[in-house]
Amino acid sequence: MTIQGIEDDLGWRLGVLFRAYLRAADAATAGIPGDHRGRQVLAVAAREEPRTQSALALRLGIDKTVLTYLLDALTEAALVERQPDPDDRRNRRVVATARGREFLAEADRRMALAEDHVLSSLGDADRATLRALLGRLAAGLHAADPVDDPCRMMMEIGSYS
Amino acid sequence: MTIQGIEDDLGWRLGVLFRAYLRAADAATAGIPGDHRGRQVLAVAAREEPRTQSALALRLGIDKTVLTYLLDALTEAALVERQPDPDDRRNRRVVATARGREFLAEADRRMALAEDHVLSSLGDADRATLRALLGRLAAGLHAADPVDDPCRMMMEIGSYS
DNA sequence: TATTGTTATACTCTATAACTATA
DNA sequence: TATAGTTATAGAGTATAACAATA
Repeated sequence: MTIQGIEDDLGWRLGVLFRAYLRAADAATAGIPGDHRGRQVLAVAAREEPRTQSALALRLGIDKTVLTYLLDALTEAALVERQPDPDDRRNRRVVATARGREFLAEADRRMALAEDHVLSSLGDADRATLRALLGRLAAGLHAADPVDDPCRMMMEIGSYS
Repeated sequence: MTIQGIEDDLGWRLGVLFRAYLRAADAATAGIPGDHRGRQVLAVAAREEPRTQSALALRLGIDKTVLTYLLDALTEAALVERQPDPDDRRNRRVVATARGREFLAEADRRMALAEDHVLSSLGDADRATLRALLGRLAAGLHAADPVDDPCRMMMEIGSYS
C-alpha cells in the first residue's frame, strides 16, 4: 500500500482549486461591487429575473441578509434595480440595468480569461469533461441542498474512540 | 444562442460542490479539534512529518497563525506533538501520536462515507475521472500558488466602462 | 540581520435575531 | 399569524503586525 500524501485528498484538491478560482474571479471582477459574488447576483438578475430576493439568495446559496448588502452596493452603482412587485408589494424584483448588462458582458469576458488561467493544466477535452462532471454534481447537490442534513447522514457511524 | 442560467457558471458549480463538501467533511470530523482542517493537519503530520510548521501550513494552504491555533487544540487532545528539532531549535516538528493515528484512521473511514455522499450523483468511473482531473488541476495550481499573481494576470485586460 | 513560531489586534465574513411592511 | 426584506449585533474566521527565541 502506497503512503498517500495530502495531494490525494479530495478536500485538499477542492480547496486548492476553489481558492485559486476565488482569487482569479475576484481579480476578474474588481470594479464590480461585491466582486465575484456581485457578478453572480448581476448574472442571475440579468438572465433569470427572480421574483423575490429570497429566490435569488437561495439560487446562489447565500444568506438573504448578505444579499441585501450586495444589492445595496450594486444598486448604488446603478447596475441593478429593485422593482416593486405589483402583485405582492412585499416582494422586490431584482432587474439589471442597461449599464449592469454592459458590466456583465465585460465581466463575462474577463471571467473567461480567469477560468482559462485556473484550468490551464487541462486540455480542451478535459476541461469540457470537468465542467460536465461538476455540473452533474452541483445540480444533484443543489437540488438536495435545502433538506440536506449531514448530521443525520453521519448519525449511525458512531463517534471517535 | 441559449440563455444560460447560473448553473452553467463554473464558479457556481464549484461553490455548490465545495460548500457541500465542507458540510459533509465537518460532520464526518466532528470530535476532532478543528474539524476538517484539523484532520488535514493530522493527516500531514502522520504521513509526511513536515520539518517545520511553516512547511505544514504552506502544504495545506493555510496561514501559519491559524496553524498555531489548530496545533494547540490538536496537542491538547493528545493527537499530535510538537517536537523540538535538534538541528535547528527554531523549528518544531509536528508528529502524530498513536492516539492521533487511531483518530486519523477512524476519520478516514468516515470521510470516505462523506465523500460517497457528496459524489453520489456520479458512477464509479466518473468519480475516478473527476478525482484525476481535480488532482491534475490542484497539482498545477499548488505549484504555481506562491508566485501566482492574479492581478498581474489581469493587468492588460483593462477596466470596466 | 533573517527566520520560526507565538501572541495580539483588527478586519472581514457569516449567522442570529429583532424590526418594518405587507399579506 | 405568516412572509419579504432590512437592520443590528455578535460570533467565527482570517489577516496583519509586533514579539521572543534562535540562527
